[in-house]
Amino acid sequence: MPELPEVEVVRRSLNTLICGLKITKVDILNNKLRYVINPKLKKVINKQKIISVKRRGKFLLINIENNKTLLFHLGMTGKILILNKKKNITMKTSFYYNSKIDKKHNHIKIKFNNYIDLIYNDIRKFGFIKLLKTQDIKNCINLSSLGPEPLGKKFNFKYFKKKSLGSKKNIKNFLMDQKYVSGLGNIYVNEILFLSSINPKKLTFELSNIEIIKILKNTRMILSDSINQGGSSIKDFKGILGERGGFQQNFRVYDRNNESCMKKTCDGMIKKIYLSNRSTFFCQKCQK
DNA sequence: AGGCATGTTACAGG
DNA sequence: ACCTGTAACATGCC
Repeated sequence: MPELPEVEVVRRSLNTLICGLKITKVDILNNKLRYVINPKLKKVINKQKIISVKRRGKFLLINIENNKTLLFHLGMTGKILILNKKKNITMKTSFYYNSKIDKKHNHIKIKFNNYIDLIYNDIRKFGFIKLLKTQDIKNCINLSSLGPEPLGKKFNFKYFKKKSLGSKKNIKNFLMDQKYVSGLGNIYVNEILFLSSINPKKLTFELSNIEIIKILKNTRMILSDSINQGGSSIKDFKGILGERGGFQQNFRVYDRNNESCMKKTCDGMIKKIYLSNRSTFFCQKCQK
C-alpha cells in the first residue's frame, strides 16, 4: 500500500488537477470493495464541484461542494489514475501512473467537465470509498481513533515518551499501530528503525530518550524525503508517460534479506523475521 | 504449486 | 485489558 508518502503525493497531484472541477458523471463498475459502495453515492455527488483534497494518515479526503466528503483508503493495491481524454493519454497522478495497469481492476470512474476522468483501480480490492457528510468526518469510525500525523507538531518527544511508557508493544508494532501515529506502514517502519539502529523487537518502555529522539528525527526525514521523491513504496513505478524509466527507490533495509548492512561503519548482515505476520528486516549487528 | 505482497480487522490464546 | 500470532479479505507474481 501506499503508505503516507504515497498518499500525500497523490493528494498533492489531485489537489492541483481537480479542485474547482465539476463532476459530470459517476460510474461504479464494481461496488464490492472492502465495503459495498453506498448506492446513493452517484446521485449525491453528481453535478457538484470539488473543493479540496486532504489527507489524514493513509486516508484521502475529497471535499465536495454540498458538504459531502469522499473518504478513500487505497488498501494494498489501490491507485488513483487521471485520464485526459482530450489528449487521449493517461496523465500521471505522480507515481501512480504505471503502464502495467489493467483496466479490469478499474472500479470507479468520476468524469469532470474538462475532459478529465478520475479512475479508482485496485487489484486486490482492499481499499474503499465512503460517502460522508463533511461535518461527520472526525467522528467517522475510520478516522476517530487515529493518532497524530508523524510530520505534525503533536508527534513530539513528550507525546512519544508518554505513549511508549504506557505500552507493552515492541517498537515495530507500536509504530505500525495507527492509533499511536497515523500513516506509517511496514516498509517505512523497517527503514525508520534501521536508520535509528534499534531492534524492531525492542519494547517501547525500554527505549532511551536518545532512541526516541532518533526515531522522531528519522521518521520525519524518511517521510519527507520520500514525498519529495514522489513516493517510493511501489516497486514498478514509472514516471509520467513512462518516459522517465525505471525509477526505483533503494530501500536501505526492506527486502534485503541476507544482504550486508549499508552503513559504512557496519559489516553486519540483514536478517528477515516476522512480527505480527509482517516481514521485518534488520541488521543483526547494528540493531541489537 | 505454494509462498509472499505497501493494509485492516476479527479471533484465539497467553 | 493488553499483547501476539493467525487468518481472512482478492489477486498477481515469482
